[in-house]
Amino acid sequence: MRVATWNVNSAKSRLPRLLAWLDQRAPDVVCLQETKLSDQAFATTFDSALAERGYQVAHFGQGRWNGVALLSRVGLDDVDRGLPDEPCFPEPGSSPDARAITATCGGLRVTSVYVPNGRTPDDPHYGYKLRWLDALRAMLASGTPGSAVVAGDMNIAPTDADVWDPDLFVGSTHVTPAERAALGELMALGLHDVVRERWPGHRVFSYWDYRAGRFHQDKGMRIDLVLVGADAAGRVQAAWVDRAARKGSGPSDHAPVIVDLDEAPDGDIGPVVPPPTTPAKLPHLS
DNA sequence: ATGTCTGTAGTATACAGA
Repeated sequence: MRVATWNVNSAKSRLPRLLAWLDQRAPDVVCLQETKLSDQAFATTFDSALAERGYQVAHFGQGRWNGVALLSRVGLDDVDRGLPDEPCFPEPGSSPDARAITATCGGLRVTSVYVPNGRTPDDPHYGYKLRWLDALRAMLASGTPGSAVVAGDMNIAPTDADVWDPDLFVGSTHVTPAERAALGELMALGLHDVVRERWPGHRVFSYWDYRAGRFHQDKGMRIDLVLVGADAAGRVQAAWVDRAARKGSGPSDHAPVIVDLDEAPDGDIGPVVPPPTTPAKLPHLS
């Protein structure tokens, strides 16, 4: 089963690339972020094209900003939009952003997340980001973290190895100790950062600013993560960033992250087997 | 270091967010 996540930076403007990518990579479950469409506009634009490709769809949008979706051809059940007790920005008086959608797909509880950016550490949005991450942690803790898959734009670089120039980012959002601690609280539920586990010590980025030729120079950040609980962690066969999807004309500023899982035994996830320490055949990066 | 892209408002070009 192939699981993928992609911050498309507007599903409407990414329409041709998104459909071509689905045909090329054939993911079974897709987490999308920053669709920037209302539910109705997403349905109008995508429902028939996705149905033709065998996908069930759940979208949670608000129009201009944010917007997340799940596509699945291995079942899409028990959809939850948003988080319990989700914080809002700005408080008071606003309603929750469209930043999380959860469903059961192929026996896993999959959440597509678009974590708040935070802007700068002294901006009120930064506190909102930390509260939002805590609400995500609380939702996962109240469920069954072993079956969880959390995939999306975390807007956090887990370590300095996940930033092209750590010195330049000191004091900036995405790398502060409080953000990394909040990510650590998620991981403490038993989640695995499967791309980093597959590529320890490698230069692996998922986001490159449009400006200043950053992609061409591979000056990026790894902020799009696939975090999986124990059930899926023992089934990981490949985990990589689809850097090719960032190339050419009209790309998103994020690349997809793709994770391949062995099939679960019939009706039973089975005993958890730790991932092999020697990578098997893996796609070539760069 | 802030060079780009996106959507919106509104009709040309500005603004905000990332």
